Amino acid sequence: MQVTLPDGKKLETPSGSTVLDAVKQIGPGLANAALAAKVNGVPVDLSHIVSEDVTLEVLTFRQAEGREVFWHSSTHLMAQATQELFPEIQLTIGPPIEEGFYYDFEKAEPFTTEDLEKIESRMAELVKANLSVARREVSRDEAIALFEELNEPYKLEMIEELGPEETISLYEQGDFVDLCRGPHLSATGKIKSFKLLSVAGAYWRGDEKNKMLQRIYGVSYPDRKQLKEYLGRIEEAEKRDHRKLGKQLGLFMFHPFAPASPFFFPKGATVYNILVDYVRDQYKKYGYDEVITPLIYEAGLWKISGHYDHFWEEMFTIEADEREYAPKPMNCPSHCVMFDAGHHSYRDLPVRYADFARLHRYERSGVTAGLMRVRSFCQDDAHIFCRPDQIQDEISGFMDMLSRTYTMLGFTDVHICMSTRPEQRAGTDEIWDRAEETLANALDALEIEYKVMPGEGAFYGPKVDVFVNDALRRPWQLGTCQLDFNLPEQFELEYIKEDGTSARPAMIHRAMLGSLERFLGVYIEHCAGAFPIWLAPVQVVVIGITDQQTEYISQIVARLDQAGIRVEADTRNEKIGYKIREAEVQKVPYMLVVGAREEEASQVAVRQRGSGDQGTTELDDFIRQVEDEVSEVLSPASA
RNA sequence: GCCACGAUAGCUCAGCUGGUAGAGCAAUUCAUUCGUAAUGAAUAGGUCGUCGGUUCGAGUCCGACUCGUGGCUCCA
Repeated sequence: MQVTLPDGKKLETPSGSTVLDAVKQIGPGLANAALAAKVNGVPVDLSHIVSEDVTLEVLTFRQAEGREVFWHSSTHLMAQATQELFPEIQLTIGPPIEEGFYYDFEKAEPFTTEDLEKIESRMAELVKANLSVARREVSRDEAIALFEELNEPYKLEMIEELGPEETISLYEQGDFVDLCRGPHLSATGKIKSFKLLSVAGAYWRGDEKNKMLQRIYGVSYPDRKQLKEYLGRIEEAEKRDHRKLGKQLGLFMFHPFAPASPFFFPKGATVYNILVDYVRDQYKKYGYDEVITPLIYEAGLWKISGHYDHFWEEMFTIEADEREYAPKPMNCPSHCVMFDAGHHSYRDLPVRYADFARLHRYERSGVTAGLMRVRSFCQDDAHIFCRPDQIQDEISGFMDMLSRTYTMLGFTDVHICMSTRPEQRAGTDEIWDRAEETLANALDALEIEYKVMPGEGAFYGPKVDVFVNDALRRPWQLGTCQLDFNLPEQFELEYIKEDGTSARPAMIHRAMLGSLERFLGVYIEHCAGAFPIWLAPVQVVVIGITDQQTEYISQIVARLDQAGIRVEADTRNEKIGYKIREAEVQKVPYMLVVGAREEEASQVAVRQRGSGDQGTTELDDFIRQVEDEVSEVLSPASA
């Protein structure tokens, strides 16, 4: 038989030989590294028998699919060890994840740290025993009988959900048997290095109405070195934690009197305001108009907008004058009220209302996280009211602003999702059909790649969300663009058409950075607290060598200040090394070191963050250099 | 909200099986006037998250609460 490899090379193999036999023909090194393979594009075990001419792709730990197999087998190994130690538990699911694996067990008592250690050592024994892993295909009745006998109700539930056309396969290693599609490693001995990381409660099928299961997370690698590398990566990522850096750099704090609501210190507020200034600048270019709106509204508004029916549980509420009020969780109703206050000709559209109002959402305790998910925040929010024929231009205008900005910020790992109608929603299916189709068309026209997330849309409309990862590679939604035909309907918004009749405008909710709080959290982790010069709360610190330079330093500070550079002086009675260290730790982009020599020559010695002494220069030249660096980022020549 | 874990000086943390709290850094004062990532000494600083219980005695054990951290469909 003929086996075709990805590079087009062809092998001749005797009939009845396995995938592994074929891989051995390619080379012993590859045969050793092989974890599984793809035959005609379908992932299979190495023991899979080849009975016709096929294409073959070997999967090792280098391929994502190879790692999946490795981690999937690792979680089986963990399940086997766990079941041996705790025979009373029941198996549910155990998939590989982006980095590692987990398994959910039903168990009355949660696992303890000691339990994890026991499971780890049992796993090590099973690795040493090098049990071979065997696939067995069975009939539905056989599978049901087996898992009934084993008392595995979750497995029975899963078998019942499998379609009649699907092959039911079991994987066995020693006394352990699990329902699994596979493929798997050929033996437990390949899992050389692993670590169980944490235990967590997790609901069956992720639904909190279901029973809570006990989840164990772990990682594993073919060798010890890669595990060490992984643990090192996690440690590095923890150093970038925005909560840690926020404290170290004096940017923000939290207090139990305002749970999950950040307080920004002057340095944090400086960064925050520079971001707002940047967005305002973009608004000038892209034709937005800023408005200022109330924070607290009577319940009547929320009844019209639909928040009362769909969102009330997640809002803070206030009783006053024997009436119900709530601080706003979103700006859209405010803007609808403003749009509705006057007549609009088709000529006036689009109307683009931008608003930096503070928003409040009652996020359930347990879901808040640093700056990433807070109860008090503001967005670079705006609502566009436009004619149906303007929708596509408006969306592409926004996406243009967004992609330029993200490029400027250095976000490279960005992914985009389109979320469609949720179960709980306002508006008719007709309206939703139209909104989803228009949004998809706009994205397709821009040739933007995106993933569809069914059921994840806002209650008033479908949305496109832009995600960026934090230091631990967890994705967070920043930008968003939501098309909405519902709120204009609810608020009965109108504009006058050319022919004098009235029509309903479409509404686009959009935010580029999203919540500024969350954006800052992600961005701090992105730059590890070392803000680029345009955003640094302190751009320059002037450091004196002795107190003889204090007078000269105050002249320097005055000139930098005049040039609009954010500057601080450090004239404390400390050694130069100490003051430099502090400025480096605070991640100030530039230090100007000034001693008797510089004062004599009316110069400054420039030190750059991270790269050390840059030599002496005239102050005016330095000021020009900083100004150039800032404008280079904010208005790149290519734009 | 649910599961697990945590909370000790401004910060980072130590404090074994219950016997009345400790370090480094920061702060303050003094000395030092120094050339590119930590000068030295002295001083001051804590209702051990809050409330309650067990005990002769609680930072330590138990319970409740508050706040925080990780997790709660990347589907056999």
